[in-house]
Amino acid sequence: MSSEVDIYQELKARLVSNRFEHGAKLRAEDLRKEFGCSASTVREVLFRLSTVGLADFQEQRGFRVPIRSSQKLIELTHLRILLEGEGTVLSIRNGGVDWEARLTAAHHKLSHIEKRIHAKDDPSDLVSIWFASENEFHQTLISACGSETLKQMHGRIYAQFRQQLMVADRRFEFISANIQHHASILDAALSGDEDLTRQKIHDHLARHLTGKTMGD
Amino acid sequence: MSSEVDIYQELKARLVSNRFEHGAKLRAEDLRKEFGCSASTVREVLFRLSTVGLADFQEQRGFRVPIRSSQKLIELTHLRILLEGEGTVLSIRNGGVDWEARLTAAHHKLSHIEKRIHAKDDPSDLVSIWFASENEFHQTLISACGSETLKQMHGRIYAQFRQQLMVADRRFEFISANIQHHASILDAALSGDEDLTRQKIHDHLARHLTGKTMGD
DNA sequence: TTATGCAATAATCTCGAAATTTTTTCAAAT
DNA sequence: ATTTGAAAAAATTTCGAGATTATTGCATAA
Repeated sequence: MSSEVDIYQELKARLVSNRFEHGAKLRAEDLRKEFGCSASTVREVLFRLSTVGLADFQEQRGFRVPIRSSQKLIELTHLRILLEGEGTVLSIRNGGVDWEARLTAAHHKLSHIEKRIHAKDDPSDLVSIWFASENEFHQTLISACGSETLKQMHGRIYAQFRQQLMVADRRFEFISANIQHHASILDAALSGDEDLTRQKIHDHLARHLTGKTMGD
Repeated sequence: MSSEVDIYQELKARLVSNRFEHGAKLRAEDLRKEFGCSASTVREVLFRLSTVGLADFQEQRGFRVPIRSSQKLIELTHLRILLEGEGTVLSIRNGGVDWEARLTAAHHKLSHIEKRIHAKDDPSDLVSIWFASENEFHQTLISACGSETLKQMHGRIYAQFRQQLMVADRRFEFISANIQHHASILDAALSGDEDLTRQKIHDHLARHLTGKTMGD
């Protein structure tokens, strides 16, 4: 007995973490049974997901999981760099000690899990924890920017970014570089150097601008 | 006999041009008669509009026209400066002669209508033409940026920006400065000076960052 | 006078079926 | 063998009624 909000959250989580095939059809009639509701309710949820870019909708042809596209990933990366850079710079200006403390805490957690992953051969059971921690760190970066609109927009871009990347990026070959990147971003942000912070956020994401990070 | 897409376009146009009262209730039951369809269809349209920020939705309390908020306008302005600046700089790099020609054409039309408005005492009958021309100019600025995602995001921010501003800004006291601004943006863009272009876009919108451009 | 609770009213939300549209199947013709 | 077209099947969209939830009006108590 799920409410519409619950169904939305559940389907969003599945779409973002790629538990559907890319390009797969999302049939309201199929999903209704699982959630114990009517097709109309599922349809409404899928509509909402399509407007935030996590599902594709075509008139008279229903819903699909967005296909993977290196062009799309490049665009999303570009926007992440732009929005995350701007939001972090604003947080530096407005955030104060409270924000610095929260950022340090978020980085500590992320750093801890990334070191565990780095030490493991098969870190697949840590994927969901890592995902949550990485999400929290990047959200915390912009959390004190003072603009709900920017945060909402960044959240949508971040979700689509993950949807594009998550399958391909599961082997964590990048984890060693990432540990450095996240530490550099933290240091730059705490030092209050706005240009350096923007640069470190750019460097962290730059490999996805090449169009070569999607291949399996 | 309107299709759902038509209803969406019509309601969007009304919301963006403020033909509803700010804060007014949007009752599906009331709107259904006008469009000759069922309440469910209107409801679905309102849902989609709420996810792009043009309507507010609260569980079990229906839909409302977003209220005016100087904070919201500041946030939207900030994002317009960011996205329009970035999109225009990318267009400068990627656009080529074709983009320059389209931009010059869009500016010519906008300049023409703005001069007519400047010469008139009561330009209210030119509002909708001006709105379309201004929209086209700013869309053309970013049209060659190469990122559909950026363009879509900018379009949503621009629509919300208009929704917040349009009522208050009808008297066109700003039009004289605007003529200069648009010309400066065009010149900077055609000269290929990226920093200057960003600066001119910022200057054009800066008055909305003060929080004092909403009062009637 | 103000506050509280209950009933009446009005609104929203969910649902399954009917209507519409697309896709598939299969036979006939080139 | 390939193409064309009609019929059948499957999927999507629209709809209005019933169920649920919020709001209003009014009487009673503090």
